[in-house]
Amino acid sequence: MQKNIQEELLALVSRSLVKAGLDRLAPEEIILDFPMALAIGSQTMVFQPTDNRFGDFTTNIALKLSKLLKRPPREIAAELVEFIQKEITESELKDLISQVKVEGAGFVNFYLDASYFYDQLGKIITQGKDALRLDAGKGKKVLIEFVSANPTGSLSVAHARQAAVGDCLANILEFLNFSLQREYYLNDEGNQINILGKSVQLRRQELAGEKIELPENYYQGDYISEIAKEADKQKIKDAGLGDFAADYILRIIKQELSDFGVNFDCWYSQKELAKSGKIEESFAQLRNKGFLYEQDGALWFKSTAFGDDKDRVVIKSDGSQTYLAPDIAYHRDKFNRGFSWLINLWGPDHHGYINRIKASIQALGHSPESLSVIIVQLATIFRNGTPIQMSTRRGQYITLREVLDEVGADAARFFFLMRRTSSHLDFDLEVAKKQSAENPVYYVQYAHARICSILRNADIRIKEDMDLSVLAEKEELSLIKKLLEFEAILNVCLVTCDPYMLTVYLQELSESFHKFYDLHRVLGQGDALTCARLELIKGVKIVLSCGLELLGISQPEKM
RNA sequence: GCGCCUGUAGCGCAACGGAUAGCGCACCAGCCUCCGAAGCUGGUGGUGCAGGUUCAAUUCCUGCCAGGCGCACCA
Repeated sequence: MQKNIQEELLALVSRSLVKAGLDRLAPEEIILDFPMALAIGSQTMVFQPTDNRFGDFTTNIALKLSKLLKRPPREIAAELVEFIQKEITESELKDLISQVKVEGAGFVNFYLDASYFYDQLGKIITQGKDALRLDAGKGKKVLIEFVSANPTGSLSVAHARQAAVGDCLANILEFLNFSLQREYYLNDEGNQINILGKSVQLRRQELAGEKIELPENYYQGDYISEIAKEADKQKIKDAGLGDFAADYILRIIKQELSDFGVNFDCWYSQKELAKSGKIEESFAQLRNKGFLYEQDGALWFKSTAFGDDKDRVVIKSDGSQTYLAPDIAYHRDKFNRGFSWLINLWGPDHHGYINRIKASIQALGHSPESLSVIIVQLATIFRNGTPIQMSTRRGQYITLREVLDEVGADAARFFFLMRRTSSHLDFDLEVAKKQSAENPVYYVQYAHARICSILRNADIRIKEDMDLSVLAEKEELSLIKKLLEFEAILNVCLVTCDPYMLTVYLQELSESFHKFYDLHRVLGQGDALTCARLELIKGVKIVLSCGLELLGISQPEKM
């Protein structure tokens, strides 16, 4: 809703520039033809100022034109503003805009009429969450693949962060009307599974009383012995131990994810992929296009044709495949299943992998933009300010399970999401457990619970003809304006492929509500005002609850 | 050596290239006979260094310094 008015203002400013004769001297890229005028370089021309003392929208075009026209920006702005005012009186924005002023260094600031905000609030209250939806996706088919950890042990906190980010991003995209599928690529055969099987075999021999020596690259954790016991009970043969252990661990992983609130639509098996012949099909296709060649007894993919540093081996000189081989086939298959946008969440150790996989999809005829790879940086777990050292190999690492047991799914999800995905994250278990202001999860949930409490205590009936315009206090208006930012925030999440901005927004919205609450009573203010304030906090509840739901966090009515 | 991420207040973090750089913790001083004090108000305190682009740089570019991670015919 805000976006529309922003676009209308942009068009209006563009028309005014033309009429003022100020457009001709501008360079090609800022000729103010509407779609082009959206941005100069990467900058938006009409935007919301950070401080609403400078209006609800502002344009910096006079500053931009200053040099080209060799005139002071305020002078240009003053000239322009006359044309803008004339345009406004002739447009549909007439009743929405109360003032247009030149301020500061030469900004032209637009002040919206309060009736606009009351109307928008009214829409949220009557339509609920539907008023917050934007049809950004238009049903586009998206496949988001994340976690995809090898089934060789419990999920670590690195996987946990990926799970939180991936699931939340998926929620947001679904809300924005993308047709989306969540997928987990299951590495259920190959080297790691063989090693897993051998690790279990050795532990079984140990249980039988033999003396064993566990090689360094074998899985060491206690859970291996547990699996060995179980395998013994079920009389599994040595050759089947790898698959048995992988199945056993996969069940644990599924349970961990489900307890974390993350559910996948599809578990894509590498074993099945290998059996299907799709790897050979993708080789054939690459070979036809001239992107495969043999050298030193190995088969190479010519990834340098698409900007990779060096070509990559797909079949080793010993005849076995590298990991890249099934992965090329896997991504080809994603497109073949009808998805037009692929999102992959990978750990930072995979970032060197982006170029070669993008090369492969290009070699197979897809645009590199149709794959978005999001690198999810690691999280360091702290306890009382001290980092906990981890070693995956020795099976000494903090697991998702431990974090869940200790701080719960709500706090864990929020903490994993509250920093930019591309940034390292410090996660202090003790802070996440605290039920205090230090803990932002409770700050947001508390705002929700507080609203519910007021609504429970309210004993008056909302009248049909109630009038929101009695909400004229500063805190009331800024709370309404905050509510209306929600859509723009979801749009930011979409563009950045990062849900973290939503956590920041919900904290700001909660702050705005707590400030309002502290200064103004809702109940017992006379029918007109109390009704309007009840409607206002209902609006806040709708947005808070929608935001928390997208994060995958509960919305408690009492706490 | 190459690549990715990060340097903002004592600590953890915000700020589409915009107007007086915000918030939490900690520290100091206040606010509940009144809808939930898990809250609110005030105070102290800051952009790693050097250039460049711009009317405007925490933001973009280059170099340097510091920290984290990754660089296989492993997966």
